[in-house]
Amino acid sequence: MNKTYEPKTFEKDIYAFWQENKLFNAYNKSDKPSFTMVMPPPNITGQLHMGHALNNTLQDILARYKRMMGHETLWLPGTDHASIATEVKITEELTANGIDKKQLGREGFLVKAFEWNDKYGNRIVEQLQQLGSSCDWDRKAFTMDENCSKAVLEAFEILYNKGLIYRGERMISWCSECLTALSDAEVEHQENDGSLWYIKYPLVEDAYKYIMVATTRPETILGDTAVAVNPTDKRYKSLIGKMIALPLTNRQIPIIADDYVDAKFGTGAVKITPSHDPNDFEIGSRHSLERIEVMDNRGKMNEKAGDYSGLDRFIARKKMVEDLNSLGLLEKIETRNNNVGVCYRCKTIVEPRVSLQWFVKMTELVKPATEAVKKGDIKFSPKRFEKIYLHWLNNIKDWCISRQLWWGHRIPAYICDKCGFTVVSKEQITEGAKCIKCSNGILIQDPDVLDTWFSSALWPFSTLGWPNKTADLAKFYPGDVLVTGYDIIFFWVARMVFSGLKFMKAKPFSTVLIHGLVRDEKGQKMSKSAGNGIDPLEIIDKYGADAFRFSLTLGIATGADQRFLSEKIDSCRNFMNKIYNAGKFVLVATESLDKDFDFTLEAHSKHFSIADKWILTKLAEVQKQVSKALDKFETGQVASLLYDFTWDTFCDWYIESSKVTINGTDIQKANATRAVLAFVYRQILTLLHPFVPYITEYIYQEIPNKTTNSIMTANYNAKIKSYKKETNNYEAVIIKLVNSLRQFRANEKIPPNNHFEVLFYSHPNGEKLIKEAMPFISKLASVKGAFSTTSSLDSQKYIQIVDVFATMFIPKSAIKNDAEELERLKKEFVYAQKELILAENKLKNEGFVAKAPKALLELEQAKIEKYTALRDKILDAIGQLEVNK
RNA sequence: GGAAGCAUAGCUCAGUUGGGAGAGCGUCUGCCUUACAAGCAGAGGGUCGGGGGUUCGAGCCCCUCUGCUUCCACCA
Repeated sequence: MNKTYEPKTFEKDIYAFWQENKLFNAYNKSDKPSFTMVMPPPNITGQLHMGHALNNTLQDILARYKRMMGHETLWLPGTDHASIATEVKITEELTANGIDKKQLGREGFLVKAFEWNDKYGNRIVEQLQQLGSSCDWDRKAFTMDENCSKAVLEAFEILYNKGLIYRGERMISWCSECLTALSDAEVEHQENDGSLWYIKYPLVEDAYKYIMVATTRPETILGDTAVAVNPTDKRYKSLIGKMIALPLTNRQIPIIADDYVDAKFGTGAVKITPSHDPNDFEIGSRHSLERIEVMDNRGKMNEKAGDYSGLDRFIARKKMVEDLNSLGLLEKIETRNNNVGVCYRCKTIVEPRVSLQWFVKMTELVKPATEAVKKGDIKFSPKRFEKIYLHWLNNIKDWCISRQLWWGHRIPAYICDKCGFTVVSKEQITEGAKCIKCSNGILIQDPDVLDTWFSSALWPFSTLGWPNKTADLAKFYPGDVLVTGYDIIFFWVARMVFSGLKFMKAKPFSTVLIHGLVRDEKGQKMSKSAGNGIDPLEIIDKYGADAFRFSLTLGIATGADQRFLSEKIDSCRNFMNKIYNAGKFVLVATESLDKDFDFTLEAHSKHFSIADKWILTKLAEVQKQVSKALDKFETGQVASLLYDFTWDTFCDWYIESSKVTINGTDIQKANATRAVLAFVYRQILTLLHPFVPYITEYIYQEIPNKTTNSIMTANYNAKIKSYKKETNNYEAVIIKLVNSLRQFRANEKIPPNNHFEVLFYSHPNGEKLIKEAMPFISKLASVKGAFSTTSSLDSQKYIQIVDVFATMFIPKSAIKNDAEELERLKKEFVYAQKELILAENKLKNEGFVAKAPKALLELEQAKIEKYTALRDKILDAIGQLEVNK
């Protein structure tokens, strides 16, 4: 072991040691119960960010815990081809290198894309390894690898044959930057400062008469094919059926009646543009209106836009408003906030557009997916996220799965160029094959690829070999826990659930563990554009992976967002240092022992000290609490529990106590303490290991009582005998009296190197105990303890500290003056008096006495006795002091 | 327009079956006590956002108000 904690010097080696010993691998032939998690696959464009770090730290904690609890644990890692995100990045890179994507062509582009994956796809894997992730890397999957691709084709074919995938012309959201259709989930909504333009639409029969229309999107006027009013609206009843001379065009459009229109909103008259608005599309369908598309796929006005053709949609808007104004048709402009949809990748405002796309029919798939959660087959933690999930599924529309991209799984549909006959086949059909229907045309594969989330939806079983019936599937499916952020419940979780239920006839996992976001110090979301991101790799480099992991979990409530604070990572690094130094102490304390020293507790139990028995009991308690909380996935609570136990209970109390017997003359007692010290420390390392794997393994390799090759296979829940009586005694006598003496010392400003004398007097029954406790009290309070047979010591020479269990006499020579002592006693008196009154009042309360549990009543009764005695003793002491004055 | 979350010490946050509020950091005091100054010991600091209710008893359950945050949503 190094002299100081330097994580950099050992973390890499430790990780290599784990991998060499295949400690992360899962075996499908094992008869141990399985525990399975699939990693949310990071994008191949990705660099490790705080979200990944948190997500994978939580998974690693569970994986290591379950492994140590004897489960055959599979944590299956992988990467996602991230169709749209990657294509955007590669295109950017190409453009930067002066290469035109179109000229490169589809084949050439795909070559570049796979090159990208070779180059960057593993970058994030290495970063996850630095974090300490104990994944089965031999099973690493990639959404575009052979098997996942096979699964995608299989799934597509099955759904198509069941009529659950169809192709049709629908209104979809179009990104004019990425040049592809998007699903509803891929559209984000942003609040924008917008305007509402009031425009006069003149009637054909009388140009001086008009109907007023309000719109947030004037540029779509050119695509209007009607104006709609509510059929019951008296203002407009007589106009229904009449024609309007559509401004800026020479077209005439009808005034129609539709219930959709709210007479109370705006002017009560709505322009209808079926090609550029989802609602208008619906109305248009109902009324068989013509659909005129006035924009191209890049968001520019097209040839149908007359004078405006070629202009960007927002420039056209400005110009058209000007033109309307000069025609006298613009009534007014109101400013108002409106929500616009933007592409989740590039934040470009999406354009609603009618186009021919592939869809997954959702109604049938949604049912079992909602049932599974409602029945409790799948549980969210925290539970409140179930509502979000269910709400989304209840309101879901068909899922647009085709993307006008090249990087991804190409849709396995072949369409005849003459008759449009469509063949869907998971087997590749040679391009140019004759159409079997019309035998005139040839079959051409649909050029589109699938939504990247289509392959992610299959992840829990495609990674295990589906559609083949593999041993992995048999052993590890269904999985157990899925750990993910609340931001991808829709994209991913819901789709995995219905896919699993459809294709595997079984849920993909039984628990969805949701975590929050890691925000910056001010609570802002970290983002590239805001430039407030913190690089996890820099943190690992500076503090080590363990401190970093611990800071991400310590005290964090499940599902809650957290801020990343530098003070916190500091304190976690300090904690690592504490663990490290405690290890050094254990090594020094046990280095003199023979090589064949028996470290089992049984060999030494006869010689355990009161402190030994106390710490063993405390360890047993903590061990129980840890497992209980981890089974409920409460990692934040477990981390703080272990933090407190290690630092406060073990280091500050037990290690200091252990010095008494270890440095004592009784060799059997010393060795008993050494055995307990080594045992408890080893179990602390074991309990901490899932959280801070590196440091615990590193020290485990050094300690004299290790039982396994690696801490990863150490016994997490060792059997420990509890000693209730000694534990109570240690706390009631040693801790209590030491605290009193320390307070006294601090109040009297007596420096620690002044080991003043203290005489302890206890009632006869307590003599034995006080004698046993005295060496510990003396050590912990830095005093010279001695036993007194009498309670009547000269108050001229001694001041007394009274406690229920014992009275402590301190020679006055040790302190400065009586006045301060009097103050101290008076304070104590006030406190005792207060406690007494509280307890008395409680027992006077009839309701309390009648209904409170017995234990509480006894507790209050005991308090009264205790504080009455204490009060009297203090009063006595004060009296004596005042007499002396 | 729906829904959810948060409000607890100067700061950041824990507090899961309702039984006298905790941690870390910061502040103040004293210490280089032979594992650790990235440390040890001690101290100060909170009518748990406001109001009402249920209960013998509420930070925790119910109602209401205020402030902040987030998600969902096709009102021109």
